[in-house]
Amino acid sequence: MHIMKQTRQTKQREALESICMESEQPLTIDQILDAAHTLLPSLNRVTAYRNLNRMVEAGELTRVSHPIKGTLYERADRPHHHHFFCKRCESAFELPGCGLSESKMTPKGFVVESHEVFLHGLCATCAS
Amino acid sequence: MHIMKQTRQTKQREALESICMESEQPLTIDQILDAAHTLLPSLNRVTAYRNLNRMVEAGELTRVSHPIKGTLYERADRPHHHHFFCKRCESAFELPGCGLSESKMTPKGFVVESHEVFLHGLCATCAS
DNA sequence: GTGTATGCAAAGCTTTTGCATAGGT
DNA sequence: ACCTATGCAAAAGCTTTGCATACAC
Repeated sequence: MHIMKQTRQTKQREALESICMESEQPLTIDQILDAAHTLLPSLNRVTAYRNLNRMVEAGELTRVSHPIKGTLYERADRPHHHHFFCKRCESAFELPGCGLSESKMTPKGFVVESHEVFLHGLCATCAS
Repeated sequence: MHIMKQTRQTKQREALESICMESEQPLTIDQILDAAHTLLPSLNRVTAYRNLNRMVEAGELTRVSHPIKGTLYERADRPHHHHFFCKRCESAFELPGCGLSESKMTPKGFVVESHEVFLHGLCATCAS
């Protein structure tokens, strides 16, 4: 016998889901909330956290931690990629592909399950 | 005329400095405080934060942000390296060298100033 | 009608700030 | 003696939790 906790389709969840799933960049909670408020001004921050957490647990989103901006959320189904953080405009960019050779870095006996690469600097717009 | 803010040598600062400078691994604030308390039980958490921040600003330490453990501190003068986080024992390991090809990852026009690589998985001890 | 999701308030954490005083120089 | 560094208390940011009620099913 299965205890199947059902997920209800609320307008809050729909709003959050559409925002996160349609973004090309990882978003902060504030960016998500700002966007959500244009669709549904009453949406509460706590509701956003709860839904984002559920989406992470459900494997729809992943969390990326930025040293200054805190936690960013992005869709989990994108191809393997990494991130560039512009120190001037503070945007987070997705970098296609991966220039990392895991085997070169992994000491004997260690088992690598995943990796992340962050580049910091100036984006094309801010550099010019 | 120079206004030269002098730095005073207190036992708190000495304790924190020796702990951070002698560690082979990046440390959390709690690890630093635990170690400091064996040398100087009265040392306050706020004092630790203030001194660690100063050491970061002075270029003695760098901050590494771990998604679960929060901020880690390590000496800044180590050769270029990256980090491995064991999900079982939760230790942070320093990985010698660098398997990253920045040029492969950097889009046109972007200027990279620094990068970080994190590997996640099981360390040699936990994997065996 | 039943039970999950929401909103509000409040609590938990980590880190910072204000202020009086201890203590380094 | 001067003035920075410390410790305590309180505040500030971010995230989670408790609880009554709204609302999806």
